[in-house]
Amino acid sequence: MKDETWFDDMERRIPKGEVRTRFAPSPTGYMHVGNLRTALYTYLIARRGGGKFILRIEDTDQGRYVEGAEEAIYQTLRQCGLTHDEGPDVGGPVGPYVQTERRGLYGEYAERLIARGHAYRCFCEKSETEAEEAVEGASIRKYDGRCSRLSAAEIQANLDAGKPYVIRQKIPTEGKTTFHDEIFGDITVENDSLDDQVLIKRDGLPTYNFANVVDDHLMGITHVVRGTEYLSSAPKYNLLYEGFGWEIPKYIHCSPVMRDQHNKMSKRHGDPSYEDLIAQGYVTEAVVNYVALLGWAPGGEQEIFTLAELEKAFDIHGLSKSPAIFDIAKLRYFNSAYLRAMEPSRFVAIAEPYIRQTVKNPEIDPAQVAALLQQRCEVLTEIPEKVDFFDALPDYDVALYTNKKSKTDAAVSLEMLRAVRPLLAALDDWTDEALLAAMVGLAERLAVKNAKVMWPVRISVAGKAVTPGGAVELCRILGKDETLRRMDVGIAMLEGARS
RNA sequence: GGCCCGUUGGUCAAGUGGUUAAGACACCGCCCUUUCACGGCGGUAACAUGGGUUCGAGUCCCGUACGGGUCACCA
Repeated sequence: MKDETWFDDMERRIPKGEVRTRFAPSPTGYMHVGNLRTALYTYLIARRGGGKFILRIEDTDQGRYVEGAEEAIYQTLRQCGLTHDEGPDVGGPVGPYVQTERRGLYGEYAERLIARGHAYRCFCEKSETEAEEAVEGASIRKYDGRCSRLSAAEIQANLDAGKPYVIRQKIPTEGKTTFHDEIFGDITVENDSLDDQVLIKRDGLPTYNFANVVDDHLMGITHVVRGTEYLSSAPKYNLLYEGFGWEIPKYIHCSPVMRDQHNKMSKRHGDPSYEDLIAQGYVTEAVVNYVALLGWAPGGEQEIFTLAELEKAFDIHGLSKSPAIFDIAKLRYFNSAYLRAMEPSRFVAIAEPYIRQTVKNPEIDPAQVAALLQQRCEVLTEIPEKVDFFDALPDYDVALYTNKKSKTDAAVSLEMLRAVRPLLAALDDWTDEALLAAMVGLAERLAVKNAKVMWPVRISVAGKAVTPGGAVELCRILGKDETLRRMDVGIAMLEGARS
């Protein structure tokens, strides 16, 4: 039988005992955060076990195929560092890795199941299959299994008449089925509650339920990782494995990522995909790190993990049974932590485009601005408005010169600016050290707190209360001419305010 | 509605019969500081609920409530 050769062949190609996991998305849209997390966990289980991570494209629903979705999957996986060992693009010993390219296979396996008495042809029209029954507003449908009782002669007659059919799984009408999940433990259901699900559709393509089982087996998958939406189908998969006489893999059903208490993250609600998050100024490492912790708890207190560290630390026992709500505030925290810890040169490289969005002046060195920003930036997209004043002094209110903490007001500010301006004008050396010495020296001579001179200087050169650096750094970056010019503007403003 | 699963602070969560019920984010306060931030210190805040079992229950059992999933020729 074809199966034996396939299986023997596969066994020869796959090392005994190798951990093999698969991420099996359908190309129906973008990669949402829940998908990414499933891919991550699947990848980590493979790496942790020293095994193989496989990518399989499940495109048996021709109607839902979305152009470009496949490319988005590759790109997201690549950017996140979740490199697959086998897949449509890299090949492997048990390909092809796209289900529509395997279409010839499924029919044969379905036939085999029929021969073993675990499936049957169903010639019913779509509409007849739904024995609808209203139960207090809700409807329950279950196929009545009438075609499973067809005689051989009736089946042959239908076949001869060229009647189209689907192939259904034959579920025992009595007894119970128990399956084991690594997170949820043993779950038992009455077989009677299970529907004779369709295995092969009228178009000849397999349903997810069937293709999944066949492919997982043929590809030697040892750990099946998927969302809890498949938990209630798991008994049917078990029956399928048993029908074939195949070994049942380990099941790991992951709870969903929620947008709030009641809803899963979804494109419909405008929840961000991986790409959206990147566009919103988050860095990949932070997203991956945060997502890993959404529904999984590492043993110790450590929270910041690189992918390589996750590969060592990941353990399915830390996976949570209940849904986790996506918290953008915590992602922000991770992002700021990653930005701060980043190699300065890399930060400059990724921050520069954002700086240049508002700072067009070629005199301003983006590297110097970035150096200031690195320790006080949560997401990259907040950079443009933080640094816009470097380009042009904004209109600002004289009230900014008033600061209760350093007991500075407009009058004090005017006095300080008038005193400090000539000192700065006399500087040959426009460095932090020289600038600081000039300002602190003045404060000392006047016997006032440093803040009394720093505050007005900073306000006058920036024109805003919150700036990414102190007076010294801002003056340095702006350059001598521009600094003095801005101080003059400030002095004029303060003089005007007094009269 | 049936079936399955879940429920520790606002959020992520540790906890596997005996703990003052961790930690992180967020929030608040103080310190540091030329602003903001960073950093440091401190604080508010939780075992859904009712019954059992037990010397003892967040941990085990049952009910209730609430929430999620599923009930497609979608995946």
